[in-house]
Amino acid sequence: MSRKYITLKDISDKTGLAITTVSKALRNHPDISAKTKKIVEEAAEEMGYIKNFSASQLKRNKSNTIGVVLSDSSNPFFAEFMAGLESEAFTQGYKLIRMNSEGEQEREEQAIKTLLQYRVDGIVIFPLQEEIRKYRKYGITRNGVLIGWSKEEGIIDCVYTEEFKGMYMATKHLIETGRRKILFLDNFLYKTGYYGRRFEGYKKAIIDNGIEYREENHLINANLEKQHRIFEGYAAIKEAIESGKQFDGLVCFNDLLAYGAIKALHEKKIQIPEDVGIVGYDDLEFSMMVYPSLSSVNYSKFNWGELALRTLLERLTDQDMPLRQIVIDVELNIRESSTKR
Amino acid sequence: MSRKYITLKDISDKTGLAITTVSKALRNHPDISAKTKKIVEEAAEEMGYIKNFSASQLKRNKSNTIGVVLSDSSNPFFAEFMAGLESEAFTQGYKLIRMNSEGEQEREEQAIKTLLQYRVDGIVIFPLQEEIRKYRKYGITRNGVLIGWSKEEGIIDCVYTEEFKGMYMATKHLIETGRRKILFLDNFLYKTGYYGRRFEGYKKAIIDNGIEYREENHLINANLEKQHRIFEGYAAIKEAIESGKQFDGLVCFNDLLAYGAIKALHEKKIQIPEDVGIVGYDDLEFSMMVYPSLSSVNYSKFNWGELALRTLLERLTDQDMPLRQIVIDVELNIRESSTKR
DNA sequence: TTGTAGGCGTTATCAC
DNA sequence: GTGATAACGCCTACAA
Repeated sequence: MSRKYITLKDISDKTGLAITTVSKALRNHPDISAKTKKIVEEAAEEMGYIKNFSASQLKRNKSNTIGVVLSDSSNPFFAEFMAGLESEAFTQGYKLIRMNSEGEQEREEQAIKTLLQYRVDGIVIFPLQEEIRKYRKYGITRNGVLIGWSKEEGIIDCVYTEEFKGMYMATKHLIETGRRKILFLDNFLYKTGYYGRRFEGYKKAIIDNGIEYREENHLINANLEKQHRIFEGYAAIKEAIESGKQFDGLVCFNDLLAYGAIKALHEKKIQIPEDVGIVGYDDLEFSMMVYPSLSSVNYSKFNWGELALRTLLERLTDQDMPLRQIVIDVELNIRESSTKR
Repeated sequence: MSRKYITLKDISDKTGLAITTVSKALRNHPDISAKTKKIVEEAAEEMGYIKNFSASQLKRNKSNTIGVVLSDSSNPFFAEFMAGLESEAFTQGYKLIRMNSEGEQEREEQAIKTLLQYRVDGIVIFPLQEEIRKYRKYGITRNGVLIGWSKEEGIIDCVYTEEFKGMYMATKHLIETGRRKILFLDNFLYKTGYYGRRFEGYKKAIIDNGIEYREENHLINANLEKQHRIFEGYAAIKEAIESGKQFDGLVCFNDLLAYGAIKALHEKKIQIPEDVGIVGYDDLEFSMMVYPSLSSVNYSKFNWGELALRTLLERLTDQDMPLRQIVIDVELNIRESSTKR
C-alpha cells in the first residue's frame, strides 16, 4: 500500500529504546524484562505497528508460509480439502498462499514459480496433467507434497486416496445390481496417471466379472475441455444417447460429471435407476440433493487436507526421513441412483 | 525453503558483470544491450535463478499483490467470484493472496492483518458481520474495495448486487403464482446490513401486495450457526413443518439453504411446487440439477469479481477519485420450483 | 552501456 | 537486560 507503515525505528524513537530491544520485545524474546515489553507493546499498539514480513523473511530466510497449487477452483471438492489444509496450517502457525492453474498447464508451472519467488517454506501441489518429474528442476521434491500418486516412486511424498479401489467397488456394485452394459464417463481435464487409476478400477471390475471390455464404452471427449464439468457430463451423455449407444449402467469420473449425466438422462426420459444405474466419485454434499440422490465413492476431503499439510511439515523438519506414500481409504455410499432394479 | 537459492550476485560472479547490470538485464531495463541481456538471461536460466520477492518488495515498496478476504470458502458462489478476480488480476499483472475467515469474526480481522504484513498493494474484502468502519484503523479504506454495501457512505469503494431488488422480485413472483403464506428462510451467518437487504426486499414485496407481514414467518436460527448451510436449511424447515407452521411459499436467503429446504419438504411428502413454491438466491450451477430445479435470483459472479478488481486498481492509481458505489444488476431465473399451481 | 554506493526493515551476533 | 552493528537480496541514484 502506498500509505506509510510504522517501523521498528519509529517505535524506537518514541520509546527511547534501541531498535534491537523493540524487535526482541515484540517477539517475546526472553532477554527482555516484562516492564520493557509492556512499554514496547503499548507503543506498538498505539502507533498501529504492522510488522513487515518481507524484511523479516529476508533476514530469517523463513516465511512460515506454505504454497498451494490447485488445478481448478470450481470443483466444490477443493473447498473442503482446503478447509482441512487451513485448519492444520492454522494450528501449526503457518499461512497459506493459494494459486489456481485454472486448468492450464502453463499457469501451473507459473504458479509454482511465483510461490518460489515468495520463498514459501513448502508447497502442496495438486497437479493437473504432468508427472511431478517435470517440476524436479525447481527442487520442490524435498519441500513439497504431491496430492495424488506418481508413477515414479522415490521422488516426493504423496498423499492420495485409493482411486483404483473406489472405482472398482463402484463398478462392481452396478454389476451386482444387475447392470451389464456399463459406460465409463471419463474426465476431460485431468491427465495424470493418478487419475487414470479410476478408469483402471472400472476396467478391472468389468473384466473380473466376466463382462467384455469395449473401447467404445469409455467416453472421453477432448473437445469439451474448456467447458465446465457439469455441462461436459451433460453433453457427453446426450451425445451418447443420440448416437444410439445402449447402456444400463454409468460410472462417472466424478460427481460433477454425474450431475450433468443425470440431467441428460432426464431429458431423454430415461429412468434412473430403473433404466440406468449411476455412480459418481467424490461424494459432494450436493449428491444427496440431486434427484435421484447419487451413489458415490466417499472419502474425507477435510482429513486429506490435514494429512497433506502434516506430511509436508514433517518433511520440512526432517529432510532425511524416507519418502512416504500416505493412502486415504475410500468407501462406497449407496443412494437411490443405483439401487436394484 | 531450506535449499539454496541463486542470487543476483551468483549470476554476477559467473558472468563477470556487475550485480546492477544483472538486475537491470533481468528486468528488461532499456539501459542494457541486447547482447548483455542475452548473456544474463541464459546464465539465470541455466543456474535456475528465482527472484526473491521479499527483497524486491522491501526495496520497491510495492508487491503487485492483492489480498482477498473471504468469509467462507464452502459456498460454490465464491469459486466463480474468485475466477473473475483472478482473471482480471492475471491480465493486469497482479497476484492474489486469498484468506478465509471461515465464518469467524476474529479470523477476519486476523486475515486483514496478515495481508497488511505481506504489504499487499490493496485488499478486496467480502466481510462477514461488522461494518467496514471497524477496519478503518488499518487504513484500508483507500486501498481496498468492499464487496457488499455499507450503511455509511463515503468510506470505501463498494461493488455489490441489488439484493433488495432481487428478493423483492423473487417474493413478488411467488405471490403472483398464487402464494400468500410465504416464509423467509434467513441466513444465520452473515450479519452485515448489506445482507439484511434481502430480507427487506421480501418484507416490502409482502406488504406492497396487501399481505400482512408476520414476524414468525421470518425464520432465523442462531443455534445452527456453525453447521453447514445445506444442513441449516434442512433443519430449519424440518422444524418449521414439525411445529405446525403453515406456508405455501418459501423465499430462501440463498440457494444452499434452499437445497436443504427442498430435502426437508421431500421428506415430509410436501409437493414442490404444488404445495409450496420455492425461490433461492445466487443461482448456483447446481440449482438446475436439484429436483425440482430451483428458481433463483441470478447475477454474474464472474463479472462481479472482475469489476471488483478493476475498481480497486483504479483506486490505487488515483487516490483522489471520488468514492464509487458500483451496482451489479440481478434477474430472476424461473424454474420448476415456483411455477404456477 | 556498465558499475558503485547506499539503503529498504528486520534480525542474529556479540559487546556492554 | 539492553544496545550497536552488520547483513539478508534487491533496486534506485548517480558516477564513470
